[in-house]
Amino acid sequence: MRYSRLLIPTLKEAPAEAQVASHVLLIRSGYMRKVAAGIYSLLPIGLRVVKKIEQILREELIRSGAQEVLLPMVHPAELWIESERFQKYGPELLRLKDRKQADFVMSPTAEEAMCDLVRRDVKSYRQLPLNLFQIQDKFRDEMRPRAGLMRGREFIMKDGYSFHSTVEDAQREYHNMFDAYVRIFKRCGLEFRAVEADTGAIGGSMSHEFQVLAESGEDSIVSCSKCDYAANVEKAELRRQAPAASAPAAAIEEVHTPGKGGITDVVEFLKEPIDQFVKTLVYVADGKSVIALVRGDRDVNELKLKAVIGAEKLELATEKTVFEVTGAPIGFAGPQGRSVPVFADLEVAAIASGITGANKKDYHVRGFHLGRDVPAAKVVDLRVAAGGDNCARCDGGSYRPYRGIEVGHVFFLGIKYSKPMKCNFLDGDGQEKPMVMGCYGIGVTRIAAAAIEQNHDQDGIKWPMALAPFQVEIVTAGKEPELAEVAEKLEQALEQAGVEVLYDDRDERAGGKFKDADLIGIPLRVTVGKRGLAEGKLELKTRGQKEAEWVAIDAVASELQRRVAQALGRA
RNA sequence: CGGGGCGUGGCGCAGCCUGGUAGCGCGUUCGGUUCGGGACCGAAAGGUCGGAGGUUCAAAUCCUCUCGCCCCGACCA
Repeated sequence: MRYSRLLIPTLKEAPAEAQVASHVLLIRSGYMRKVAAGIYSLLPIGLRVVKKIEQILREELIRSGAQEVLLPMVHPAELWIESERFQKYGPELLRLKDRKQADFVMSPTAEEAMCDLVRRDVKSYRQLPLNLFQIQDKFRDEMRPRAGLMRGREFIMKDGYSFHSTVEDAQREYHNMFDAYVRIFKRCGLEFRAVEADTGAIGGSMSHEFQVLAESGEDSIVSCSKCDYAANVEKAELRRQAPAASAPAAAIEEVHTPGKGGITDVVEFLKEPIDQFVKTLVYVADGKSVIALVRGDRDVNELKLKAVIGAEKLELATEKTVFEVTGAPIGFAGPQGRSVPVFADLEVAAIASGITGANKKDYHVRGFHLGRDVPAAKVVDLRVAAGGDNCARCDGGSYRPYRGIEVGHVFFLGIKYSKPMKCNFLDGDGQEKPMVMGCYGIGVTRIAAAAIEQNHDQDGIKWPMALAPFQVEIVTAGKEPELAEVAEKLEQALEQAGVEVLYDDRDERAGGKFKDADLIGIPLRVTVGKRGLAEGKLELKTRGQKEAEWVAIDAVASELQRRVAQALGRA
């Protein structure tokens, strides 16, 4: 492919709107352009990357027994009303009306549409199992789209759904898909972890996220230093070792802390270690107020709290409710003497002489002791796991913290959707039953962004071979016709050998071509220059490596072919 | 949705506080010199200053409203 014929509008300066590396580079390097917030056009090389990713997904999923279909992007509202998600999904679901004022939605996911497809044509256990996937644009009207392709509103997602006659078979397929995902992300050249995850609004009982490790990731995960347990912090279990409750060390006494509501303010003001503070948070669970206590340096894991209470809905109390419960503004709450249920984290019980709010504006208390001052408190695991915590699954291991970008998610759904959608089949015993389902998603465009987050430097992108829009770039350094001649011959030889090659034939100075080549991030670069040509050699350089090598002209094509194959793991 | 910020040629920005009719760098076009890590010289094209209303002799600049975009937070198959 000739560079001069491609639209690759690179920019010398970073666009003002972009903050994270992948966003900056995708725009600077001419891969995409913004159309509206969270909505982008893919340019030629951007689309090539997406097609590469899609192809890997297709190959691995089909190899695993899944079949590709394509459902509509616009779904009739009836389907979403059937599953009750039309009401429950919230403003993220983009709703539209047609000319007859009938309701439709732009699909953010396709459980309903897929169930609808299957229930019409699949009636017997003999037709199961079935695993159907599609690669399609999705739309989610995010409150805050950000970071380019990482969290767009319109994005490309692979979503797959499997249908089974038994739970066991659905579980088998869950593991089958899990294995396929591992192969997929390995082939994409990504460093990732499969982590246990919360099932969220989609429901179900078993779930893993595939997280690409990157500092800029939105998710926090922990991974055991010793065993293979890894989990999203939303989900991560903690060792059930109740630290011994200590005896009270001091009498409770009020201290004046004018205007120091926030935990960091009080810590700074009182000059005590943060782990001697008790954070008191008021929540409303199914309409009733509760108090949750964690150490000052910890966070409440709301999922754990919800589970302990057995609540359907849980949210932080408003300022008004906090005042009703504590008699003080936010920032001065304490659990002592309150009439609502108190749930305390294990660590809070170990504090002998803590500091917490006095339930009085501008006052805290010292000498707080949970067992003495709030005897009715339930002591449970309530906090978010953090780096350094002991592993819940093995002895001696501890958690290492990572940031992750979620690129894939597998769910065991059970009959959450098949039941309300009446996606039933006739079993061998003559009984009609809802199908047991699994669902499996991969963010296609997000993979591109994640790959860049993991593979870039100051000069630009460093694509893994499998995702690069081209595998080799040829640059001529100079205008002599013999350089172009050699370059053209090499281009032909590589194309014949099945190597994807970009030939920069532009009438530009060598420096400019090199800069663009680094920016675009093609893994292998060949420079045709008169210095080397005089000796019958070409300069071969790997993106990201400092020194170049000189290879005899005749050997270059086969050498490149070999390296590409090697990088793709097919050597 | 709460908080903060920004909208000025294609891109990055200055000008705004203290109103006087728009400027810089990059890019683009033309001519010339250059030619292996974003060259130089000379010419040129290109802007309803996000939009609407208001104040004023006069508005990019002041006021009101509105739209868009970015960041932090809350939220999230």
